[in-house]
Order: sequence, then C-alpha cells, then structure tokens
Amino acid sequence: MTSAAALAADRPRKRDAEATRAAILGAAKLHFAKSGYDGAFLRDIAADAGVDAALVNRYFGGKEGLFAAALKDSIAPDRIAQWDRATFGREVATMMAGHAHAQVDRMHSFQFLLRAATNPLTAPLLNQAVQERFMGPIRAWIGGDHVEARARLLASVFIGLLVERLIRDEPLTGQERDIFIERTAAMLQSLVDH
Amino acid sequence: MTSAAALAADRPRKRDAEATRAAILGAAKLHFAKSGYDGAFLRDIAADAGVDAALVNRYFGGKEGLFAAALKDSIAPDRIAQWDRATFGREVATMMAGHAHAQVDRMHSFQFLLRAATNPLTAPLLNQAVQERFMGPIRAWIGGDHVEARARLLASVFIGLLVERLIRDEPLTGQERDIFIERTAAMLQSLVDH
DNA sequence: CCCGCATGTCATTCCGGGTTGACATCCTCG
DNA sequence: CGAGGATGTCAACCCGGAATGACATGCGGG
Repeated sequence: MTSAAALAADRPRKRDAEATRAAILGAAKLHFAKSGYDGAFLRDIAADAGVDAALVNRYFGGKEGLFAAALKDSIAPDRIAQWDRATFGREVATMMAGHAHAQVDRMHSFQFLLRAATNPLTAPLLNQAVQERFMGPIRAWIGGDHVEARARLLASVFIGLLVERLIRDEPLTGQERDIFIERTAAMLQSLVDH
Repeated sequence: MTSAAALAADRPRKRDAEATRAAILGAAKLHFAKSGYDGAFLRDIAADAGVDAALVNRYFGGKEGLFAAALKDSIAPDRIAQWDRATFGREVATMMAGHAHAQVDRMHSFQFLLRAATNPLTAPLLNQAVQERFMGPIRAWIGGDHVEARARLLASVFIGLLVERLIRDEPLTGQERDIFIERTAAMLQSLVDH
C-alpha cells in the first residue's frame, strides 16, 4: 500500500487533531471507493491513516458518521456554477470517451459515490447529499423551463456514462469514437440548452 | 412479504429437491437484487423459500456459491430481441418514470446485476454480465450504422436511468413527468432508429 | 414391512468487525 | 512546572450472521 504508507508518513508526528482527522477522512474515501461501505473496514482505514481504530470512532462517532463525512467531502458543488454552458456537452462527452485512468483523481470520488448508490444502506445518505449539494446547483445552473425533468435526465445520462466507463475502461476508437462523442455531446447539450 | 409467502406456498408439500432448489434460487435473486450481497441474509432467503437456512448451505455450499448460482441464472438469455423497435423508447421511458417497486419483476434482474458491482468479488462477473446481457443483444437488435457507438450510448443512458431510480425512488409527477417521459423516450428512440 | 438414502430441521459453534470504556501520553496554559 | 484537558492506544466486549454436525422425517425399493 504505497498510498497508505504515504498517508501515514505525511501525517505529522506532533499531535494535531485537524491533520489526523483529515488523514482518516482521506483513507476512508479511498477505502470506501475501492471496497464499498460493507467491504471497507474501520481497522484497515485506521491503519492506513496511521491511527487506532477507536480514534476513528471518537472523531466521527461510528462507521456511518465516517461514511457520511466522506460522502459530504466528496461532493463539491461550488465548481458547478463555473462550468461553461456553451461547451458543456462536448467537454463531458470528450472526457467520457477517454480512458478513466487518465483522470484517476476525479474517478476515485466518482467510484465512491457509485458504490454508495448501489448499496441500499447508503443510498439514502447519498440521495440526500446529492440532492442538497449537486442537484440543487445543477437546477440553478441550467435554468429554463421544466428544470426538474431536465436536471434529472441530465444527471441520469451523466451517471450512466460514468458507470459504463467504470465498469469497462475500453474507450471506443476511430470513427465510432467520433460518432460517440458527437451524439453524446448533442444529447447533453440539448438538456442544458432548453 | 407477499412474494415470500407465494414462493413458499407454491412449493409443493412433497419433498422435491429440484423444486426447493429453484425456490431458494428465486428467493435469493430477489434478495440479492433488493439488498446486495452483504445486505441479503441467508436466513431471510431461506425463510422466503420456506426452508431452513442450513439447507441453503447444503445445496449451494455457502453464500458465495448461492450468489454465483443466482448470478449465473440472471445472465440467462432474455427477451431483448423481442422488444418492439417502434415503441421501445416510450416503453422504457414510462417504466423509468414509475415507481421502481411497481416494476420489481422487470427491474430486479437489472438491479441484481448492478448491485454486483459493489462486491469486488463479483465485479469481473458484472462486466461479463453486462457485455452478454446488454451489449451483445443490443448490438444485434439495433443494427444500422455505428452500432458500437449507439449501443454503448444506449446502454449508458439505460444504466443511468436505472441507477438514478435506485438512488431515489421518487418519480416525477404532473407536467414534469410528462416532459421527462417525452424527452427520455425521444432520446432512447433516436438511438434505436439510426 | 422395514431398511437406507435423500431431504429437511434444530441447536450450537465460530468468527469478523464495530463499538466501548479504561488507561497512557502529550500539549497547553496558568 | 504541574494540573487538566485533549489526543491517542489497548484490550475486551458484543452482536449478527454464516457455517457445521447431530438429529428427525419422509420416500422408495427389496
């Protein structure tokens, strides 16, 4: 575990609540992304953060609390408003047509969210977080008529592209790729435009 | 649990290994679809099949064996080829606009496959399942030019709608619902048509 | 009719992993 | 410098749920 060692090593020797908390959260996000809620173990997370498992409990009040915190930390709504409405479709389409592991850092948080989505226990948590921190901003961003329907459809298509990519990281090539980008871009853009 | 009672009741009083095995497998598929691997409990599955938990073990050699059997059973060739090309978009859109739990019979196998993604053990199987269950048949079914790009996009949109529904089983209502159906249908249909 | 196998049940054991509370160590501030 | 709170550790506890083996019961053939 190179990342694990790094996480533990990067944490200062001095006692620093803020830093340890961040270390735990970071380790938790990786583990939840990799293994899902049930497959991620508190003891492993703690070990990766270079800390005892009981401490995790003290800071986050249990596994669910940790998960909720990690979830909250993984959704960054602030950037949404800065997206370019004119080129949104093509940008996303191009990204989705490339290799997932080319944007590993982004994908980790997406993976995390998807694992949460497919787990009945965590789905409600995700739902709430997504509604508050994601759908809201998106609704505001796209504007226009029938915002609710368009926002939902947009989110669905986006999620679908993401899942397909995560399941199978073999992008299309050549002309098929061009067509894919073109049609995906048109699809997304039409939802943004009206 | 109406379905549970039904399952148990349908099972013949007479001792019949084949029938009980099928009952267990059926209950397992429902439970795995609804709750995922970790959330599905052997005792519950056994109860729904009207059988003792130990028997499940005897037949399938453990939980993993049962899961593998259920997964294999879910990959069985299905009715994609029989879908109506003319009304496909609207049918799927309408289905996705309704409550997921009202469509359990049509959705549960899809849900089951998606849930498999949460378990690292079965993730590779999921890829294979998606290829066989979605991509292969869909490619053959839609035909025409750029089959690869269209099939992928179609699958992505489909999966996305499904995941969105899994996360939040609150369908739209009123005019927003109508718009949602209309646009979703158009989106899907255009991918089928050309 | 009854022996023997197949089918099904019950109670128990076992184990992973989250949680808890007592204890140790460090940092800070008066 | 020395309380006392904050930070961190350790060992035990507890619980759910899967696995196991001994036991019961129905079924079918000789």
